[in-house]
Amino acid sequence: MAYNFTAIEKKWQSYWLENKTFAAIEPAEAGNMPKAYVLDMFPYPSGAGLHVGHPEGYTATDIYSRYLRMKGVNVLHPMGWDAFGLPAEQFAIKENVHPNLTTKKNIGNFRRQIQMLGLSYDWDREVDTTDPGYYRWTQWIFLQLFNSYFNPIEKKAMPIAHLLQELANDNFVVAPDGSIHLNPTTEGMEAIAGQRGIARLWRELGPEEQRELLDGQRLAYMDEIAVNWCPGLGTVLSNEEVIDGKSEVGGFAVERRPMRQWMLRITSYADRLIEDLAGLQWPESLKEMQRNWIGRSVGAEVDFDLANAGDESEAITVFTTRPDTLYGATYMVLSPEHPLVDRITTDAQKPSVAQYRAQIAGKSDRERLADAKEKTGVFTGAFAINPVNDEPIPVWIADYVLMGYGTGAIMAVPAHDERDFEFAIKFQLPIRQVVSPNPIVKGAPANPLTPLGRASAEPGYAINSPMIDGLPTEEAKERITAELAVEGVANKCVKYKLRDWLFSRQRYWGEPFPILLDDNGNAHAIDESELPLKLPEISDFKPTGTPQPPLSKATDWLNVARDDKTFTRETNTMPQWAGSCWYYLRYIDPKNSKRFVDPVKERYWMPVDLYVGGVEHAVLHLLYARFWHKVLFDLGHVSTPEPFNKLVNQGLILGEMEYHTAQEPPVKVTEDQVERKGETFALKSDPSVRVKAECFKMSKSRGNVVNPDEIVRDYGADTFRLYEMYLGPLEASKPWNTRDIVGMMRFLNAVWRNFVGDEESNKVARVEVMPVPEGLEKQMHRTIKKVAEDIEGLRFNTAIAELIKLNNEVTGLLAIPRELAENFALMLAPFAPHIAEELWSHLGHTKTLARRPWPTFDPAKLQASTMEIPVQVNGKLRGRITVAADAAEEAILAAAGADPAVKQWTDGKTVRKTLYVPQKLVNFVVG
RNA sequence: GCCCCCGUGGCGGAACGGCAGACGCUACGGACUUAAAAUCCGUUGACUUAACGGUCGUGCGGGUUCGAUUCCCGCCGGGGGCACCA
Repeated sequence: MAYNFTAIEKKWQSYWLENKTFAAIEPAEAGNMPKAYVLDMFPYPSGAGLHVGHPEGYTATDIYSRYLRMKGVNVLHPMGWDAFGLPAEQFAIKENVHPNLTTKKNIGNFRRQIQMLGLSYDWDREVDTTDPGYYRWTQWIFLQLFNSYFNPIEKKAMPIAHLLQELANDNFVVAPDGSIHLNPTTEGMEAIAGQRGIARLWRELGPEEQRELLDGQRLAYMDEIAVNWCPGLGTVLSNEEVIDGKSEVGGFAVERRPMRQWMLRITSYADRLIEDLAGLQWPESLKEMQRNWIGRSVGAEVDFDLANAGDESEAITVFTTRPDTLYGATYMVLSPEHPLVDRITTDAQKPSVAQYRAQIAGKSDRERLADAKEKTGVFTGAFAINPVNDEPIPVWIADYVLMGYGTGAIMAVPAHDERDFEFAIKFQLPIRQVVSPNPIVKGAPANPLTPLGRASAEPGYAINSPMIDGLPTEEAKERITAELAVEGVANKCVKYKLRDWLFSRQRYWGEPFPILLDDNGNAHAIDESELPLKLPEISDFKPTGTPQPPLSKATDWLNVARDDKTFTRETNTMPQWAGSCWYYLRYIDPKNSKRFVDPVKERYWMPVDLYVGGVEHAVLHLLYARFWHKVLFDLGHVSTPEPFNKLVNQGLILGEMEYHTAQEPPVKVTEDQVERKGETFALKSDPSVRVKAECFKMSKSRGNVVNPDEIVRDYGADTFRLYEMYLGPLEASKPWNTRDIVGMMRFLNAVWRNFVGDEESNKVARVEVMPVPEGLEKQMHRTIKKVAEDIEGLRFNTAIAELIKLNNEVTGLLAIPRELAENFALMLAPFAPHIAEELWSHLGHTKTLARRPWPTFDPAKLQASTMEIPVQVNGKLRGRITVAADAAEEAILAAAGADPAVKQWTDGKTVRKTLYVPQKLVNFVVG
């Protein structure tokens, strides 16, 4: 071992901690230093410890942060723990230890592992989402949500008190569906009428209606909805946590059941969450995932009156993105859960409808999707009137229509919708083509009806549609919607796939809601001064096996008397995402006991300039956090509409490449038993046996997990950091290969020998004050330029290659110019900080290099006195010439033409064209 | 099915439309060593040639260009996301 990395790394890690080397400078003291907020996605401190995937992102942001500090930037680079959550609770139940204890222990282990990597965090800013001093503010933000509503005119969150005032002043009116609207003056009340009645003023409502209206407008509200209930885990789960009808954790059965749960009104922000993506420097694919998740579609709601309704005219409202195909609607489908089903089903159809609904009821959404191969459904016996041609069409129910999207009812256009087509074929319903791919010529006969063929869902030109014949799809949509709107049977509208966020869990290990429930189950916020509402220390935190959360067993915590009334505390807890929705704000001011973040500090540091983390949070954490941030922004608590300006997803580090034979059953073989045979691999011993090479995700069950502790013990943190960064581009997924680590180990050993010496042979490197020789000087300036550019572009693999190259050039020199040695140590520092600090101190410096200025390069020095120019003939390389760096174009062309290797290819031919790309190449086109 | 990304040596990967394979690993040869490890030096895309050299080569087929790994069109293969969303 040429250098003792264990001792060196320990020494500098202690130095950095003791001297608080990486403390961010508070805004008041920062003067006019530029700032950078460089953030990692904080980990969930699991019992398994750090995975090699964690250090990849952490090292990347660390290199970037260390570089920026050397460029004179005030850097905020913090780390913390997302420590509430199911795994800690599961473990606690299994081992019968309190989750508080296991969490503390796991955090300790994670902190140790992260510190052993020499990451330059400001440890005075560490946050822990399970600390009451932290979750006090998570609860406070929840209260902001609870005490706010979404103002539909301003399109932003505002205090609920403001709504009350607007209502009291008659500025808003209330539609029958409970939505609020700008007062259109008394005559216009009909315009915002719904199916039952017209809009009303606040004072026309009774006290209970008033309370319901207010509670129904809050951004955090309670609602009775069908949820994924998992008896085995004793909690509801989000759709993402359920796979094939079973819980992702533990594989317990999950059932649908209606429960009253806390919801957050994220759907109000759907438009802004889409619009504001445009200004963010995020991967395009990730923006696309968020857009898909929100799923905005523009279309129209159209009312279909029921035939034979006779007395009360009742209508079925459908949502469609293709109102231009109304003439092709030959039947309708309601979701089996649609409230109208009971009322419209004829007596004759009641048994089959009831049977079908029973069959559907037990299935989760996911099961319904899984069974989607074959269309199912039953006829209700009812008919509706197509408003464009007054044709009666049959009304069916089918599970391919979901109650949760649109209006839970569709008009079926089998000619132009694949699902409707399949359904129509199965139940022999008519199919009518109403869109043609080609414009129709005036006077030409109309296209015949298609018998049983499906046309296309693609836009085209309307046919068989008197109101809009010949119009291209976009125009046809506009026209028909406008015409029907005049008759009051259609209106343009926008729908989203995004659902409101189910925000409560029946778990112990989460933030308690700062909410009291009265005898009627209505929610009342506790006062801010009572925060934090601490999680009670109970000994029995196991799930109850019923929807009763474990906290309901905390009897002396549960009941509260206020103003002569008794209340019960909300016993659900918040989901794991709550704490991670705002942690980046707490880092800015982690010890503030008066506010969640000081506004002056917030304005200085926000937004986050670089956020690095895994793509698995694309539509969960990153969407939730943006939502909370926008609410806080609307309420004036933060200064930016978006939290994370630039975001990068680090790629997955896969397990080592595995080879196995292509036969059944596959037999594992090692790399050296294999050789390439044409396009594929084969066994060396038996070339007829084909071999497949694959890499897999690291997993315990596959046994290919790499433990960072062992790598650091065997090779050192600097080598580990270099290795992970050298693996390939940050964003790419790439396989781990322990064999390759020695390359980085050799590099650092060579650096040590070159700049310090070889302790075993008592050779001391001679670092002398002397001019840098010309060739070396050019490489040095090149390296300074390239490494800086590469760090700024997060291309660490090529930056390291350039450092290796410079070190290779130094190898074998009898004496090393001091200027080069110092520059090298500074440039190496972001990547391999421990050895760099050690080199720096060997060069006679007594303090850390963490804030020494980054070396500057001289563009003039990038040029040596001569340069080599490749010469092509007809685009093929035929020779090279060496010319003076300042040679004129004519001289270069003359030299190129005279080069013997080139002459061979041009002699006897006419040079038709001569191209010279300055400093780059010469190309003669001959013919 | 729809959307996005990617195909370069034995491996990981480099290359503003301008010398394909930087840099690292592996393998091979050599030096040092009693020996091994470590270290150092050299070779390492394929075919061809005694050699100088030549030909081919960035998944496949075409196009644009003096010149294409890079830009365009069409396939094939791999990965990821969404998926009865009306």
